[in-house]
Amino acid sequence: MSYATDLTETSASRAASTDTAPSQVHKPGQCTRANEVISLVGDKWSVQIVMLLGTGRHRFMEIKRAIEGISQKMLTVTLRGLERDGYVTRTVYPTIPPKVEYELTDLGLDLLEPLRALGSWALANHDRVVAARTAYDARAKAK
Amino acid sequence: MSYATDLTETSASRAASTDTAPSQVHKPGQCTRANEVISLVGDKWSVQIVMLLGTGRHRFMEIKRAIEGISQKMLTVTLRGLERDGYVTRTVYPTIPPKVEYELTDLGLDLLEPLRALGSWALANHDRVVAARTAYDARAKAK
DNA sequence: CTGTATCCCTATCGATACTG
DNA sequence: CAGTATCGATAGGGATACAG
Repeated sequence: MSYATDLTETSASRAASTDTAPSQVHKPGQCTRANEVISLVGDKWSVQIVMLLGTGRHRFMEIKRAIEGISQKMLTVTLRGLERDGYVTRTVYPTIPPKVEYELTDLGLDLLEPLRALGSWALANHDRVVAARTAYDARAKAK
Repeated sequence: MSYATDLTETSASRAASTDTAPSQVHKPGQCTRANEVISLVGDKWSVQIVMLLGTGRHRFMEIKRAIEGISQKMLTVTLRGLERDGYVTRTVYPTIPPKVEYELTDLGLDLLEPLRALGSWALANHDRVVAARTAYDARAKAK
């Protein structure tokens, strides 16, 4: 496990249209650390929930209804994970019936930015991906 | 399955620093389409491979050695998926022994940008997440 | 309403062995 | 070197049912 304490120059070295620049090394240590966070994005529901909470505070059932397709179990589990990682706060109102509200922390709000960038990109390029898939499948079937 | 044929105004409604703006609705159609692309990010290996290929053209074994922990099977499967979705090209040199090179397409290079943003964020905020986790676990154990 | 707990099925992935 | 095929282990996640 290598240690990279100073790594502010993440996207510094770009340029180099395509090849000819093997100077940009691939540091395993960084990837491990980065993946620890990114793996959350890999989660099927986490991104959607964070995006939804980006619109403000929400109750448990509100989220469940909004996400569409998520089971109660997965919602609970995912919210716990997000809370544990410091992305959301969980506020319980000891009323009857109980009322629990979830809201993004500062960290969660921070995360929202790169997440929205990715989401925008996904929406904008959705068609290109679908087209590529169709073409690929056509090529595969023809062969 | 709802159908959203027109959704060019992807990141149109931003602004709204934090709360007070419930006008930003959560459209399920968009999320479905976006997730179709984002799910690739969810994949454990895809992101790493795309990032690596962001440094230029690479051979199969080069990638395998660089990624660390990936099995041959997963590398093949992941690369096929990336190729199918139009992110990478696969070039075969019919030599003996065979030589296959993978390279990002324009689409893949495009994707690199939001991906790098996310990666930078992940690295920059890794410690905050770990701290949050530790605090959460401590709280949970204390109770 | 908001959770927890149980069961169970499936998709995923790693290890291994084999081909061109 | 690059890739396919097969076989297990296991974890993700859905469908309940139940509790505070």
